Amino acid sequence: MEELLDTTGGKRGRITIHDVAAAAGISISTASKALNDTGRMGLETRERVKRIAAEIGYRPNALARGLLSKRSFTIGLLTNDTYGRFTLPVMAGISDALVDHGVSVFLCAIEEDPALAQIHVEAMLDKQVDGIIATGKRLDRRLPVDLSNLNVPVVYAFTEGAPGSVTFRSDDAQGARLAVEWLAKLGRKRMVHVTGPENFFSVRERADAYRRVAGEERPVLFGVWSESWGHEAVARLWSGGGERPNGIFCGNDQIARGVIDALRERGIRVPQDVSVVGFDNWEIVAAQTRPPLTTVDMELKELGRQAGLTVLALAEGRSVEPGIRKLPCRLVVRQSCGGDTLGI
Amino acid sequence: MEELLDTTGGKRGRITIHDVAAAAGISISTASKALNDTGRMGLETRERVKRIAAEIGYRPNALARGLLSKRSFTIGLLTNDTYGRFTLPVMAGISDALVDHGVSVFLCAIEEDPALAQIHVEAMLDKQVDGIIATGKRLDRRLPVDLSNLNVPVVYAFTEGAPGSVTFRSDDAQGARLAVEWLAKLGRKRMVHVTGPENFFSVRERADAYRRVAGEERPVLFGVWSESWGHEAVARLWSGGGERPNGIFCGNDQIARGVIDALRERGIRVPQDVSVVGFDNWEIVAAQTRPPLTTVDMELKELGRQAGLTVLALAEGRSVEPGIRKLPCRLVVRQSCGGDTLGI
DNA sequence: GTCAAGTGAGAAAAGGTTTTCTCAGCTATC
DNA sequence: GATAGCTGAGAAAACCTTTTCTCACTTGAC
Repeated sequence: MEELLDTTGGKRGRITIHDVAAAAGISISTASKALNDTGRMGLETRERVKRIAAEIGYRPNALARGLLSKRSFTIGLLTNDTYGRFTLPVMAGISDALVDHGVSVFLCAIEEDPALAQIHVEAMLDKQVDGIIATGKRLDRRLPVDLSNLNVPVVYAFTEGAPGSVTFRSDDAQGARLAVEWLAKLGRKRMVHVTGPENFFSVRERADAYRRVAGEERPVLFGVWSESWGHEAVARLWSGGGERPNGIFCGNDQIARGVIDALRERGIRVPQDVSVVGFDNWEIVAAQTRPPLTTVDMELKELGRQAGLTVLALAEGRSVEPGIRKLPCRLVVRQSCGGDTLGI
Repeated sequence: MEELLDTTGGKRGRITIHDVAAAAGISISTASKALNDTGRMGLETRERVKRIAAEIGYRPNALARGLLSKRSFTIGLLTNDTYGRFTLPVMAGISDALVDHGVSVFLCAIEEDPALAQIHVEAMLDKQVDGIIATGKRLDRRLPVDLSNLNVPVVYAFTEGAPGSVTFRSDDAQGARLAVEWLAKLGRKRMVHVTGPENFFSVRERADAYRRVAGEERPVLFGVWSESWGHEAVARLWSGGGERPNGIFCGNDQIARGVIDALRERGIRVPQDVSVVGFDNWEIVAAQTRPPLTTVDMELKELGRQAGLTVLALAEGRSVEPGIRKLPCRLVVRQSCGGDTLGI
């Protein structure tokens, strides 16, 4: 009790429970039980052991603990989203949800390389991860690796899951409805939808929802995910002799940015003449657009949080209903539609 | 040898070295030595054990191995770069360098929260990481946590390190020289530098290098890291009665984007009338700018790779010279300066 | 035929922790 | 005063590997 404290952490290696036991003059079994609030023991002993452990800076070795408990308090996050545009919010949500439970996250970026993916999966399994979350950049694409027969739980987030698995995704239809209803509420009835390639599942889903709310006859322009397509779409809409829209719902923020820039170049005012709404709420694009973009946020952080909690539940043996869970999107009102002073 | 293979991985838990030994009719010691190419043993036995291990799908438990060897083949990456703009390339480089060595990476995003940082650091230490890499978004700011007295090696990458540590950073002065020399080579002698806040170390370093090459009298406009500052800077330059520049070196790609947009709005052609060069090579901005941006790449992936190899070396007990290592930047030529058809 | 050297393989310990089992001593009950 | 039940605490096993030590056996040399 009056020993010199070795603040360097001991000459060799870390402080173990043996050191705690020795310092308290008890056995390691008793020390363990005291620290974990298990077993039978005098309250006074328990407190004393805890105090001594804290004093000498004891921290249990997670490897040893994991070896016995078969829980490593570690999960793996597998992603093929190199840019991290979708992965980072998901990661943030997972981490946020799990840090309280002492769980750390291995991040593995696998590009589209099946061999690399396999290596990472094996490394994670060797390290006894409690579970794996697979995430990506497209709802309708699989990661280039088969995770269906692993003996750890797998949860899919923002990527296509295996049959019978748990999958979290954004509710793109609902997100599109939010956008369209907002435009309608602002009186923008002459709507058009400028979006990405039709072979994307989420593009079709958003377009369908848009047509259901705005009217089946309202036009949809499919293209690519770039600013320049936004420019081109505006050129097409304004050069033809057809109806000029006063509300443009874009498939992502980059297209919206292109659309707004193109409108400005034509002297068309946003939002006075035309309202524009984007999709993704990619801060760096949405906030820098002039005017700042009203856009749909997929709440990817919340999606990550739920995926994290779910994989944890599975790891703890709790059972989880399989299936696809659609999480609601949220409309972020900035200035590209007007109405931003209304409150929502 | 003719046993039924249990492809499910056994009814309970994973396949261990005991299973290999049993299947081969030998002891676990012999199995271990066979698989690790250690000890003395008949070649035939060794091969047979390896074959059987592969057949039944044995993979060693990294936890058990780590407990003994005191190496977890795991490192931690600590970052306060929420957007991940700088962290992701660094992470990719680290992962790329270490995956061959069987090392996995814990990613911990700590924002600016010292308590959160502390929790993550302790979780990593509990999990016996072999080392920690600290990274951030500013060269002249510390992470909100003290890593200097840990008993694992720490390497700093793109953030300010503790005294006596190993730190990797980009050579911003050299990067600025690349940009300025390129403008000069294209005959753009009337240069101006539009950059971020002067209290950033890298801003000062780039500005100093710019002045040394372009001439001490050449103007520098300090501002903020946004597109709108680019617009404002152009307005300032073209509204006054002063000299009109024909080469603009911007402190980052967002400012460059704003500058180019502002120039176009004034009917000034890029690159015919004015050449613009950015900094960061942030694909999403640089490639979508019209025309696409010639810019300086800080080679963060390479920086990550070297940081990874260094922390690994330290973990293996090899000694590494402390100090700051500046890694060269690279000029990425697109079309915003002209000269892109020259070759470089 | 004896001895030394070499070969193949197993037993056991170690790594740090948790958990189950056992045991000695005490209190309460009749 | 004996016995049942309780209390506090320790011994030992278990988790999965690796490594060191030991041992039995073979071979070659004298």
